[in-house]
Amino acid sequence: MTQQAEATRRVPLNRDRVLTAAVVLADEAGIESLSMRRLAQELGVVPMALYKHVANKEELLDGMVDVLVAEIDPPVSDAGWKNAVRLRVLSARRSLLRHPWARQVLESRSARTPAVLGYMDSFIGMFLAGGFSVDLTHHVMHALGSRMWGFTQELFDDSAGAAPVEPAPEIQAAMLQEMAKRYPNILRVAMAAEHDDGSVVSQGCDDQFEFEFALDLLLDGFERFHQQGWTSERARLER
Amino acid sequence: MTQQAEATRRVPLNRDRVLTAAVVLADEAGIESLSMRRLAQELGVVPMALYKHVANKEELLDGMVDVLVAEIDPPVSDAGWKNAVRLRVLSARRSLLRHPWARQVLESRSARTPAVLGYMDSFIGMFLAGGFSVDLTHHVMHALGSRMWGFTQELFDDSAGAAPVEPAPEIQAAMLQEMAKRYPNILRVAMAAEHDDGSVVSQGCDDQFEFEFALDLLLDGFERFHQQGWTSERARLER
DNA sequence: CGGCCCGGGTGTACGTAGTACACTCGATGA
DNA sequence: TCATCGAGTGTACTACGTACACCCGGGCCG
Repeated sequence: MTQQAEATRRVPLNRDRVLTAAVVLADEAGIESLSMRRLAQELGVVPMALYKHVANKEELLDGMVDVLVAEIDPPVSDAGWKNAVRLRVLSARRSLLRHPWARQVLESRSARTPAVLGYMDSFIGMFLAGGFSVDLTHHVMHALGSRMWGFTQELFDDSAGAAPVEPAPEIQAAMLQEMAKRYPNILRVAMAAEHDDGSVVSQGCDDQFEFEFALDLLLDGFERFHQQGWTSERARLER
Repeated sequence: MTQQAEATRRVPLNRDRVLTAAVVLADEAGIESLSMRRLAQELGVVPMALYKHVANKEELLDGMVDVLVAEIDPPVSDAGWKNAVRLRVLSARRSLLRHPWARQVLESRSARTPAVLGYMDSFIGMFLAGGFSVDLTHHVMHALGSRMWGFTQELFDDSAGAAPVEPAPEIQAAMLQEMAKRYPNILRVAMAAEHDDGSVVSQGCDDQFEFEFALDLLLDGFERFHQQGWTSERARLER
C-alpha cells in the first residue's frame, strides 16, 4: 500500500524532468537559489540522485539553455531575410524575458550544445538564404552579437531586484544635487527619459524600444552593406 | 629583531593593496581561483583580515571593476565625437583584453560604483559635446550596449581555455561529415573564415576586425541619425 | 522458477566556499 | 600612564558541489 502510494507519487526521474524542474526553480526563486541540493529537494529526491541524469552542475545549466532554445520560434520563410531575422530575434527576446536567469547563464557559458549550434546554424541560414555572401554573413553575425539571443548588456538596468526603498524627498533632492555635480550628463539623459516621475533612481525607459532601435540600426547597416555588395578585404584577397 | 623584520615585511594592508592584489590574482590564476581565502593567503594574511577593507566579496569585485575603469584613457577632445567615441571604446577594449576576468565580472554585475558612473557620464558627454540631442544620446548609448566596455558576447569564441586536444585526422574527417550534415551553415561560415588551417574547431577569425566592423556599423548608423536630426516619437511628443 | 545483473536512488563524507563573532595586541592620544 | 581604537586573528557555522560505496527492485537468462 504505502509502497504503491510511493510508487504512484514518485514519477521516475529523468533528464527532462530534472531540466524543466531546474528551469522552473530558477524562474521562481532566481538563479542564485538554484543549487543541486535545493533542486533535489524540490524533486523530492536526495541530491546525488540528480547525478544519474546530469553529469554535473555545468551540464545542468547547459541543459537549461537547451530548454530555452527550444522555446524560440523557428525562422519564418518567404518574408525576406530582414523580417525573418527581426522576428526571430524578437522571439528569442520573448523567451529570454520569460526566464530572467537566461542572460546570465548564456553569458557565463560558451554553450555549444547541439540545440545551441542548431539555433546558430538556422540563424546563419537566414542570411545565406537572403543572398548574403558567406563572408558578409560571418561579420554580420559578429555585429549582431548577443542581440541574436534577444539581449544586450543593459547597462542602465535596474534589475538588481529587491524593493528599492524610496528615500525621503529631501534626501532625494540632496541626491539629485550630488548627481548634478558629479554626473551631469547621466542626469540629463535620465531626466529626459523620465521627467514625469520625480524619482532619480528608477527610469521610465522603454527597454523594448531601445532594443528594437539598436536592432534596426544594425539591420539597416547590414542591408546597406548587402546592397552595395560589400566584401571584407580578406575575402577579396582570397578570391 | 624578528618583530622589526615582520614589521618591515608586512606593509600594512589597505583597500588599494587588496584590490590590486585581487586584480593580479585574477589576471594570473583566473577569476575562478579568486577566493577570499586564496587572496588573503597571497597577501600573507588571514582571510578575515580582508573584511576590514572590503565589506564582502561583491564589494571586492566592484572594486576590481573600478581599478579596470581607471585604466581606460580619458576621452580625447577636439577630434569630433565619432573619433572620440571610437578611440575610447578601443581603449576600453585594450583594458578588457588585459584582464580576461573583466568581461564576466562586468556582465554578472550592474556595478554602479562612482568610477563606473563617472565613465558612463563622460561617455555620454562625448555625444552631447558632438551636438547630439539628449534623446538621441540616450538611444545611442543603448545601441552601443556592452560595446562601450570593449566587448560583445563573442559567440563564436573558443576562449574556453585548456589545451584542445587535436583528434586524429580520420576522426576530424568524420566530425566534418557530421557537421556538414547537421550544421551546414556554420560549417560554410567557419570554412570561409579559415580554409588555410584544416581544423574544424578553431577558427582564424580576427576578433579585433569583427569588433571594429560592428563598432563602425553602429557609429555610422549614429552619424546618419544625427545628421538627419532624428528624434524619437516620444521626445517629439513631449515638446 | 531461482539466481544474477544493472541501473536508478541513497547515505555518508570530504574539501572548499563566504563570513559572523569574539578575541588580541600594538600604536596613539589624553 | 593608561584607556581607546582599529587592524589583524582564531574559531566556528552554514552551504555548496560531488566522490564513492551502498542498496534494492525489476528484467533477463539459465
